[in-house]
Amino acid sequence: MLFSTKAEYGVRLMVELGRQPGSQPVSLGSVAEAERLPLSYLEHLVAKLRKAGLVTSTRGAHGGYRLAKPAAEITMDAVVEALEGQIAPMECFHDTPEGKVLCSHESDGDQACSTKLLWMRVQGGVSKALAGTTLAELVEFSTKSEPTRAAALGSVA
Amino acid sequence: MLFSTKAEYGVRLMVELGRQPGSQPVSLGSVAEAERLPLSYLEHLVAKLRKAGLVTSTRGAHGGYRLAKPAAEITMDAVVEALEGQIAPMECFHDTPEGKVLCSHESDGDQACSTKLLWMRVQGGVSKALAGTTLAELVEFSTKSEPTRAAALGSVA
DNA sequence: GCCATAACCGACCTCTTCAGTAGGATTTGA
DNA sequence: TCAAATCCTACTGAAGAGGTCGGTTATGGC
Repeated sequence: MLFSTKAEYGVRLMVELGRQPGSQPVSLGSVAEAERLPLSYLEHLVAKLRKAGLVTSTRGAHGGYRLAKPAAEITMDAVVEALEGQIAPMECFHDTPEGKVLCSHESDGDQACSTKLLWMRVQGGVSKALAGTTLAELVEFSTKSEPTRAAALGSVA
Repeated sequence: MLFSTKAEYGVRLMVELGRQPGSQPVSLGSVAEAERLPLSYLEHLVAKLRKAGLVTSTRGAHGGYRLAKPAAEITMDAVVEALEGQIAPMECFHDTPEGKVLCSHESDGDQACSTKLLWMRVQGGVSKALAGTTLAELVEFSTKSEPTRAAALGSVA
């Protein structure tokens, strides 16, 4: 598997928040019930999302979470990265300060890294998919009727 | 990380085999030395590649491994899948007999799977990158000079 | 026929991550 | 003051990663 349930649960949580219309916060308990996910595990995940600045929280009674930005401005690369950590195809890929990607195998001597071309392409494909999908899209997709969804998926494959 | 070192080591092993010109088999020991990888671990990986029909082996003295097909006919989706298992973004994705992809969360009731659109796009991006890269490309890439490699990578990003 | 060299096979081991659980502390509206 | 909520830390069982080790089988060369 490329990703763990952290990404799965976390994205579902975000969609659930995005579904709510008003500005009042929604409690984790209600999200856990709606998605049938363990509340205490969701607490860990939402903490990551909060630290990444994707959701805001209000404590105390009638508190809960809401999106920190409009759903249309939240791209899934930020969400998945907050939940899963750095998205790189391979351990040897590091983020340099300039935002580029290096392969640590290249430093040792004359040998070229024979896998770099491959992982760069994979990285590009994943990044494009994640950065090109907004939370608003997922919210809209999940509320549509089945035939409409099937049509949307057809254009992907 | 999207993939483990199984994919990394395995791909390097395949490239090493692809580099050899002749039809005589190359021993795992020489590959391990060239790539500085543990021989006994490579044995496990090459077993997966052999079972997937990507390499053939000859036993005994002066034995070893060679590619089962020309490098240009080996695409990296087969290699990575042999090493890492089914490439799916998420646990809930299954391969159906028709070769399609289903989300197991959809079966339970009325609720649409809010993450399906996202994972389909990710899946598509990864598949495209893996299936669109041949072993021959990696072999050629790894033997070129540094400026040529940089130019090739530039067109990816 | 022996022997070095290889592929093959399975068991084991340590470490880290995953997927939670548990228990509490803190904040806040009613 | 109470209940409802976030917040925080620690713990746990299971699984996988990344090997290691020992032994078995096959084969070419002397």
